Amino acid sequence: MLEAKLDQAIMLKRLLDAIKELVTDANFECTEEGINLQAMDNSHVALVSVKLDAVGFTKYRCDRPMPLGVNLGSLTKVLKCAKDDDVVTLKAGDDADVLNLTYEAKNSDRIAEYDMKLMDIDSDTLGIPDTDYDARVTLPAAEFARIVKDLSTLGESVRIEVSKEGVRFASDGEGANGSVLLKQTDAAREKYAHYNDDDEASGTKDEDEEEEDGEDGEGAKKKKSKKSKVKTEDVEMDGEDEGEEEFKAKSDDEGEEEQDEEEEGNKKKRKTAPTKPAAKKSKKSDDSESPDGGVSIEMNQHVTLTFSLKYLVNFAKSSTLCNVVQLMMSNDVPLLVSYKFAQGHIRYYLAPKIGDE
Amino acid sequence: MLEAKLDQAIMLKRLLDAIKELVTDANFECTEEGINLQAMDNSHVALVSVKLDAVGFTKYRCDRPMPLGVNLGSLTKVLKCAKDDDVVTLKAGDDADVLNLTYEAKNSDRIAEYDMKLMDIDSDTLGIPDTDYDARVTLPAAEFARIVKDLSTLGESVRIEVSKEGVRFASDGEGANGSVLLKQTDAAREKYAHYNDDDEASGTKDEDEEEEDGEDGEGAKKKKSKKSKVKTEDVEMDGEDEGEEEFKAKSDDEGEEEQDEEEEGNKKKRKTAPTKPAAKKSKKSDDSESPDGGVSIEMNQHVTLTFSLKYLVNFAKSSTLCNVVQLMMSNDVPLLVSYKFAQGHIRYYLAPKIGDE
DNA sequence: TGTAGTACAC
DNA sequence: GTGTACTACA
Repeated sequence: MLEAKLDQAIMLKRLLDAIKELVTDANFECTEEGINLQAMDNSHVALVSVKLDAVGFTKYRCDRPMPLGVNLGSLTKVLKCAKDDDVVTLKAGDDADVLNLTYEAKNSDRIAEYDMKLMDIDSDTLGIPDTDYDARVTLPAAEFARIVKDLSTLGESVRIEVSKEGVRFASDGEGANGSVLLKQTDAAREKYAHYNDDDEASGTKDEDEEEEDGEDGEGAKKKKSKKSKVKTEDVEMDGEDEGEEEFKAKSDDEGEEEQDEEEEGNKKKRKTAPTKPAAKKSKKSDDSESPDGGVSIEMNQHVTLTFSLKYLVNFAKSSTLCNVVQLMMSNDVPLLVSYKFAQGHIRYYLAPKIGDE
Repeated sequence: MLEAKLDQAIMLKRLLDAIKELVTDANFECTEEGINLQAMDNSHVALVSVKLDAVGFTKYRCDRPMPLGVNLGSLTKVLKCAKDDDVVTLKAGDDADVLNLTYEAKNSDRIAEYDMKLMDIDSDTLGIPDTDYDARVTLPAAEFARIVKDLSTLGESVRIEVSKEGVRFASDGEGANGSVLLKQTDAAREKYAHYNDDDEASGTKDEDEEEEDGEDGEGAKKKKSKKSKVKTEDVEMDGEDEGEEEFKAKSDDEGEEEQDEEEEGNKKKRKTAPTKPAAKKSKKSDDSESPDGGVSIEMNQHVTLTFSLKYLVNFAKSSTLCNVVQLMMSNDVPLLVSYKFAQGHIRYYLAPKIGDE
């Protein structure tokens, strides 16, 4: 039996707007810890991973793990019937074939109830192992959205170059070439210094700061690159990056997220107390104090990757969920685009284009 | 080498919005004095003429005359990538085949750079000789836009009648006929009394004022019509007004604008000092002090002309550039619709419909 | 916010 | 095949 109560329906609405064009059907994997969703996009090029923490709900109860196979179109329709600030309760009985949604007005003089049919979805849960990234760029979500949208009018793909000074997005098109350089700002570095402290997979903040303050060149960077990477989940890549079926299915049905918590020993160290309560606090404050923040860059190595703009534009729809986005990159590894919000996070993975495809 | 810096990207954006539907490709003729653009609309019925004064730029340098063949669609795309208050710098090397546009955020932590491919465009620069118009109507641009948009829902064309009392726009359509009369107001007459003082082609203000104050009838007007017309550039008309190829190409590649400055002796006199500095000042003040102005009419002769509404609606897009528009008319001569703004002006010419075509 | 394209239903 | 409705883009 699942029962999850959420204070603001708009959060769910935005979440669905953010993924429904990418994915049509997906399993909401409900466990004691919360709700996870993971799915390849329809053309199997990108991967979406959503996590809603149990603690993010006003009330959360899930007796035993249950996957809820949801058609996202249907859910979107049903959610449209909720007012933005309605209190939403999701309910599903064990082995039920419907998800029950209850919308309660704040003054509770209106109660709407919907039963949405569930479906069986093959859940070849995809493996998203931890990854240490060579570069992490933290920037205003609106800025990112604007840039990829702008460049998508010129060309098909964008080359993202991360260096000390900043991050450059460049696209070559028929009629024009475009390039946007975002310079790192000290204000942004400070603001986002502890942005990832509460992550299961946090970056190596202290080391990064040292590195970037010192003026070591590319050579020095490369030496370090193996020992102080920016860590997060990563995806397994196929050998060939042909733009289709980039991710491998994995038989393991759980632990994609939580296993990270245990993998502390891999090439990185935590900066501060990684306990959940403290972390939540710091995240909250970061989220709210980002009015027009600049760009912050943590990196071990110069990274240059090329991606399909179409997908990035789609990812940027999550700007409604959070006004900060993080891009994690390593050469020849899928880009991770991550948005955090009060209840959890949404992450997109996109394999880079190789050569001039 | 061209280098032109503009403080607000939005000005260029609006300018392109104002002409891109009319013209697909055009030469930006860059000279020491500024940038001029002149082009027939795609169906060769209307003519657009844009002037950007060198002094209107924050920084302007153009070593030698160079025509930049621009696809306005591409330029529009590229300009869309600029934020409204970005500082824009246009650069083009001698014989370069690209125009470089740099957008700098006011706080300059974002720098975007675009290279737009240029093209060779046959620049049969069109002859726009001076013309003395029989009537000049000055009115709020929004008013004009509203009227032509309203009437365009009823019929194809509009009959514009200028008389002492005011200007009438009338359209006959299938289901309904419409007619809008704007009466001249004294306040507007005063307000726009010096609106054209800085033009290379200014009107004959003193005489006009006298005429309209006196109550001479049509007969008296006609006698005067040859000696005190409202002067501006005009276009050479083809003999036949068949709605196609209304304007004649001219081999002369320059002097369409500046030659006017020298033609002081032709049937008109200037009211006040026509020197540039003074002129700029008076224009600026006029531009700013037009909050909801009325209609001002200067005329020597009753004028009635019929035009295609489709084009006028298009011209009215320039309302974003200036909130005052001037209509210059003489019987059987193309209408001139003129918008002035801080950096220069945009003028549209449209041949009248003859008979009931 | 308005429009244009697409998808579905009749 | 046409109409309407919804969705995505400008």
